[in-house]
Amino acid sequence: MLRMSTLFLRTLRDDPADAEVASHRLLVRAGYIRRIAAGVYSWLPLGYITFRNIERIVREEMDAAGFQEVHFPALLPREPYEATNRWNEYGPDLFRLQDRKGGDYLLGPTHEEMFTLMVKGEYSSYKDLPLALYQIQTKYRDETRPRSGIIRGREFVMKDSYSFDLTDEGLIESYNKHRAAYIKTFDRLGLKYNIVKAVAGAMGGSGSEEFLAPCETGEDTYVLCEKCGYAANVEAMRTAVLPVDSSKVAPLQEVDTPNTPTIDSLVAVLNERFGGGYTGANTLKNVLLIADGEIISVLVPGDREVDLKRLQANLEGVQELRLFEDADFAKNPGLVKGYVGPQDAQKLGVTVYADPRIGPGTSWVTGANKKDCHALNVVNGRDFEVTNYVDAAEVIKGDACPTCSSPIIIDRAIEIGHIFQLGRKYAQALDLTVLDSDGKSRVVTMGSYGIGVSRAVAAIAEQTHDEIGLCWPAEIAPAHVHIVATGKEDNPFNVALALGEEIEKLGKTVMLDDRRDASPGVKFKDAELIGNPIIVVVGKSLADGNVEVRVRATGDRTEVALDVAAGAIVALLS
RNA sequence: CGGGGCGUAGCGUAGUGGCUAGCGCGCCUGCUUUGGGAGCAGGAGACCGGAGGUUCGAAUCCUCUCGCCCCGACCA
Repeated sequence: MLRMSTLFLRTLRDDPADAEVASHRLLVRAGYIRRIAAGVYSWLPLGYITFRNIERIVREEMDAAGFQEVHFPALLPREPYEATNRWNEYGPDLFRLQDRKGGDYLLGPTHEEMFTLMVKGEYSSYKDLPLALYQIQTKYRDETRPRSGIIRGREFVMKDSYSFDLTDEGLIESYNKHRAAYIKTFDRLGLKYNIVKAVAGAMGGSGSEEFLAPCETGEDTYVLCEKCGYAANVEAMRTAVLPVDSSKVAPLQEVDTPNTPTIDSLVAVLNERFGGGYTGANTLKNVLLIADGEIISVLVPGDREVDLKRLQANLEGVQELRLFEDADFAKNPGLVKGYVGPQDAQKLGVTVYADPRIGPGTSWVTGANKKDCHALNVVNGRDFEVTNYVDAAEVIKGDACPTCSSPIIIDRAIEIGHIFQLGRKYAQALDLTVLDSDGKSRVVTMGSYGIGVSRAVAAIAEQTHDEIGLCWPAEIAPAHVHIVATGKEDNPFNVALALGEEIEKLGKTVMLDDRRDASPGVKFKDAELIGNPIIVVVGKSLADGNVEVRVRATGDRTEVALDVAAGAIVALLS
């Protein structure tokens, strides 16, 4: 039983000045966590109990799925990360340190290498596969900007697992097993979430989905179709390419359009000149960028911006991407700022990428590659060629769902889990092979799967809190029942203690506010701030042989006879 | 890394050149109080983030530096 008279806890009446988001604010105020450095937090007793509850649920579900737990050091040598080139690739996000002899070490940001090497060290036959291992470990990433308290820290706890299979089909099976285990886990954690198509990103690999917990303070933006259930990270959202019949479009015509370097100014001139009807959506925006040193042009409708994040995520193999600058225009006189069109791209040495909205046969108004001059009726396939289609335009609420064409909604969320079909990248780099039944050596294919355990504390807090405090699901809360004893006589305190013991015998955990010096108001405020699901008040109503039972989430209050209270409270929890 | 903001007691803050750095919460002692962050009285707690400088005099002005928060860039 957690007794508040001795519990190491000090709640704060005021919000901490350095906390903005609700989870951070409340976790600090309620005495769960304290900041140590930017993105680095300590867990106080209440916080650590909550953290361990989440960890326990994650572990139980991993074990139930048949995955085996191992544990690596957080402190790792350089060599394995050198072999996969991540010592370099990870860049400044990697916490690096040296030992007294000058040897390079790192604090593990993720452990693909170590798992791969561990399996390599023990197994060498196809008969040993499939295999899935996991660990729950503190990870370190020197984020450029840690933020939102515990949501994005530089030190955090993650459950990461890895599957090892001989075949691609086996990988898909392992992936689906993890997916199912994740669904069970997040359901038990009481999180609302969407499973969303993701881009594989720097990890490489093919299939990838994110588990996103919707909440305002989330850092990830995703789209959701409420009709058919399609969900995708904005970066991964696909746009359907619709072929258009362009045979009746008039031939390309160049027109003088002085002082129209922007879409708005162009539209105004067009409407003035041709009697209205033009909008930004009729124009073609040519955004010039430098991708790994080469000039590329990205075509989007004039009424949309290029979403650089989305573009980068969908441009395969491009490491460095930046916008064209004035200096670049100066070096390329054929490209006229404000009047660029795709018509002469090949001649000008520009590779043309187009958002799928710029489909074959579509007709546009765009720059004529001459100052103060635009071109009408510029048709894709007739007047210019697109090298590659790439989803690059910003996604806007109401855009058509790629599967059912209904309008999509856009929402923000915290990424709480990510599952990946990694493939053979790491196994290849570290030479993890097994002998197949035909005696030939084959490279193993891997999946990697993560759950942010410490982040889940914040995500649950974000989704469940209200104006007065935290409000945990029963399995997560520091205690199932929070008993408040009030009054100055001994009796309520003795009754509260006995009731607590009775509830514990029935298998539920109890926090008891047995502080003699705190006023009732303080105890009620603290109980509400701390957020255990059931609050029981032992005090005034004891005169009628009752205690008061409150449900934290709804505020419901009922008087219950003391002799049946324990049973009634336990029943409320199931 | 760019932009913005902020460092004064455990927490929240006032104090823009001049007495002993002020207040609220919290903490300690005593008395009273006990169903919604109690009252009275007394008390402890601050090298004003750090270094250097200007000045008769610096929390306050200047320079440098360290740290923190927010937006963006970045990020399995």
